[in-house]
Amino acid sequence: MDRGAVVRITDVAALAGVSPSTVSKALNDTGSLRESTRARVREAAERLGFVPDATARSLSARRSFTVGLLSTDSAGRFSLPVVLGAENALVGGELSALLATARHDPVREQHHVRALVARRVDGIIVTGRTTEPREPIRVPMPVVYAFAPSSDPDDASVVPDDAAGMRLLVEHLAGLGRRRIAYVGGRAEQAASLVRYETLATELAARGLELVGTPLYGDWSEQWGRRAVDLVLGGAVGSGLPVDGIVFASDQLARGGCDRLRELGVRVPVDVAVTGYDDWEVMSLASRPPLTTVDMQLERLGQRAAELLIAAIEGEPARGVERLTPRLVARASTLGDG
Amino acid sequence: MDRGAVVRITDVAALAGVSPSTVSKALNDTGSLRESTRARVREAAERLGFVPDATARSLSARRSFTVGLLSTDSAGRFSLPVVLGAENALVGGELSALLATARHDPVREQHHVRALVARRVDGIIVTGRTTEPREPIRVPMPVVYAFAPSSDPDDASVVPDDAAGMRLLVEHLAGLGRRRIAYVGGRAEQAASLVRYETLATELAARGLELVGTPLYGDWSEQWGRRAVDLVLGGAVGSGLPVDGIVFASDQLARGGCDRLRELGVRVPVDVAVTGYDDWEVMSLASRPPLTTVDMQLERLGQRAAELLIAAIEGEPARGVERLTPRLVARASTLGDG
DNA sequence: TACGATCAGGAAATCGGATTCCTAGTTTCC
DNA sequence: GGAAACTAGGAATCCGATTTCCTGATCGTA
Repeated sequence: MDRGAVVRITDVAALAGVSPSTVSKALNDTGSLRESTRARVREAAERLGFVPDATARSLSARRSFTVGLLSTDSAGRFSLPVVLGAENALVGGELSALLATARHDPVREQHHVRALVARRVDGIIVTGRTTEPREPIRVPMPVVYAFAPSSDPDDASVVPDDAAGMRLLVEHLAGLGRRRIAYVGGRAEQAASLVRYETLATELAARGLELVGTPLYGDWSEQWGRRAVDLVLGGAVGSGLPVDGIVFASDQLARGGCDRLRELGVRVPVDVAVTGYDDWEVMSLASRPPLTTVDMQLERLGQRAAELLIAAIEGEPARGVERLTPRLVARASTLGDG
Repeated sequence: MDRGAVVRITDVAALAGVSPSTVSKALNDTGSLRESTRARVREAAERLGFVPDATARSLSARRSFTVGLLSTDSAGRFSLPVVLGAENALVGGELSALLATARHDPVREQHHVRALVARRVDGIIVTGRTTEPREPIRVPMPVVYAFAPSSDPDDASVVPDDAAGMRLLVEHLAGLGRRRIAYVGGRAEQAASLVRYETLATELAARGLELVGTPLYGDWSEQWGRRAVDLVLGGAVGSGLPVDGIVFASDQLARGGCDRLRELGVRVPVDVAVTGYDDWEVMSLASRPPLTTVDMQLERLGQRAAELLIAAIEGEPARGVERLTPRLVARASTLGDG
């Protein structure tokens, strides 16, 4: 913290014995200068530890080289990886990330939006906690919505492809010979619960497999996962089990489910195969057995959002919803110890 | 996204029929202007949706009204709440937060530091993944270290007071009549494991309570928590248990411990009371029974770091390590169902 | 040798506000 | 009624880098 040590371009110019404009040209490889001059300027800048003031640069460039990461959420389990992925990708484009978390408060969100506009960010990435579509924000710069898409189809959004994820799971279970599958969702009104169920139903039907019972909805807790297992089995034990597979809408549910199955003496996956969703490792790996699940690749999603935003900033805006194909992660809850 | 709609101060001036300097004075409540003039200007600004360019303002104010949040970590479980708490507190000071995650890569960190310096941030908050002291960064603006303190005692750092947390736990266990306590740590070389153990030993001794066995170290997984329970019990069952309490150094360990105890038919907390650490709710609440644990109040820690940084920016720097007292969260793993 | 073309580098304008300094009017007070 | 003290608001300067002009020097060629 060596205060007062702010070196300006004029300081470099003085040391190198040239004018400030020459320094600028030398360091930015523009204009026409003798190589010896450039070298002299570079050396002077180096020696003084000159770091050009980005504020001034922004002013004349009419670009801030900054993008806003607006998180509706307080950057929770889902939006956090998205934010990190985006931040990571932005670094490559020499862009900085302004973090703005709204915590579900529209007033805070509005305040943040104003602040981002005031800072003349080059663009904004908006993330949410759920995959529910959200109201778009109105700002005079490009915006990309990640995870939670914009309700305006003309906006650019990137979301995980839940249907594709579910298809991967069905394919996997079918390949393992499972034929009677039950579904346990989270909160009934949420897109994640519903889309996953609908895709499951469609895919099972397409393969002539049985969807056992009606979809069960509760919340997203392990506790509900445990209770749901009781509902699925309906008191049956031993060889009279009504299912040979349970698809849970999240790892948390699946982990609870596994715990309950074990308590009941039902072997996973020998008697019943179990799948989760999210690949939240603290759940999926800690589960006994570890869960076969779907990785939505949220970091990649954030990265993709950043790419789209950069393209938009450079004049090539995208529109519509882009669905990112997730990745199946196969573990012991379907494969067994082998 | 209504492009080209960037309103400048001259536009407002023209509409209000005054000079740009008058607009500036009117909107910032400076200078001496007739109230009617101020009102006219305000109205014009309002109508045009004028948002002053923060870049330009920064340039002349020689302040960016921005602080850097430099996370060594990729903003994981510990640094994330700190970052959020800080961001939250900064909003109140009309400061924006630039997010910079280094992901344990010194090169990336250096790059981010340079970018923050280039942007002339007013200050930087540095967070880490562990409570291990870290090398300070060298920049020409105030810095506050949060969670991971600076190794230079002259720097300002804010850390959770682990010793105080442990004291709370011992007090709690002693109050419940527990007398024979075992300790299960995480990774042996980490401060969190060691400090907690040492404090536990000291506090138990001070109260004439027994510390059973040697401290057990492994990793931070649930699996290790389960295995450690076997080591603690050493095959004993029924009324011959060697302990009536186990202090785990994290919720994850404690949760694994509870699972194992239940499998062995040991009742928690009737036979053995269990405590965790961190109050990571997805663990502490999902555990059966829910965990008595210590909340380090990481958000408050981030908030406090922001306060110290703001004070430093305003010319009143702090120095030394400030320890934030954590909060005991008592739940069923020591209290029982009551 | 001379004249146009090319080149190196400097002077000045620019980005968009904030702030300092002035200058007309208007009050105030003796 | 005239000088001193305010007032309201505008003109000019500044923040620090980029960029556009522009000038003097060098080069090439007829």
